[in-house]
Amino acid sequence: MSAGPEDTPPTHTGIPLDRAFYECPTLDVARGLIGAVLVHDTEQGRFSGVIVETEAYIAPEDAACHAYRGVTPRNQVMFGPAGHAYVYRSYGIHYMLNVVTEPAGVAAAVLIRAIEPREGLDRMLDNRGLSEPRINNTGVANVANGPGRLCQAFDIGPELNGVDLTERPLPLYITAGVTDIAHDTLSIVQTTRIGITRAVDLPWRFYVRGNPHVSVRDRKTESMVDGR
DNA sequence: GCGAAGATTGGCT
DNA sequence: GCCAATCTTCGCC
Repeated sequence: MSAGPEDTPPTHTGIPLDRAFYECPTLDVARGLIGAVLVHDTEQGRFSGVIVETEAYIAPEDAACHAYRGVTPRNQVMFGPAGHAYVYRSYGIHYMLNVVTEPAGVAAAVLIRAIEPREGLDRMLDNRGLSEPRINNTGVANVANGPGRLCQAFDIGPELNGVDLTERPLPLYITAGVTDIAHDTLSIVQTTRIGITRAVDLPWRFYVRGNPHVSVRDRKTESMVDGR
């Protein structure tokens, strides 16, 4: 198809975020990734989408962090240099995608929890076993609105654990978003994390207020005066 | 070595 | 809203 500029807006700069960004304090990275674009280039084509929900996990003070009790075979990539992917299997069924933050030696990461699809939507629907991008009666777009669902949609599996998001060949990377909304104008909600049983009160989850692709909204926090 | 728990999801009551 | 699926990981005996 040919189309004018209005019909084919650039979705991202194409320039990967660099290691210095990922080395920043984890909460800054978690907030900064909101509005950025995740890209996964596969043999089947490109998957991309705008990150709309993240969570921070920071050892050693965070009891919910996988690295809370030190290095294990599973979590060792979290102790390595920033800017690598940490992919693990949850509940024996689903995969979760994190990006490692902070300098080497500090175990921390940001969980990517939800994405607004851009490129590759048809194949995302195939991967998810869906016939169409449905928005249900609770306002949830059911394609990549959860950490397990987005990995399924983007075809992200254990083979990507440990890959560098900042140096070639870059099958997987994140770029600054050239989205329809500038990052500075996004209304970002900061609230508690989802699905954990420890350190449940830490407000280390960030999401785009009102975005239909967010996995779980926190009406209580949203109703307060200022979510930033 | 053994067993319980888990950064979830989808289906059913 | 509740619960099973599914299996690796890790804490503890």
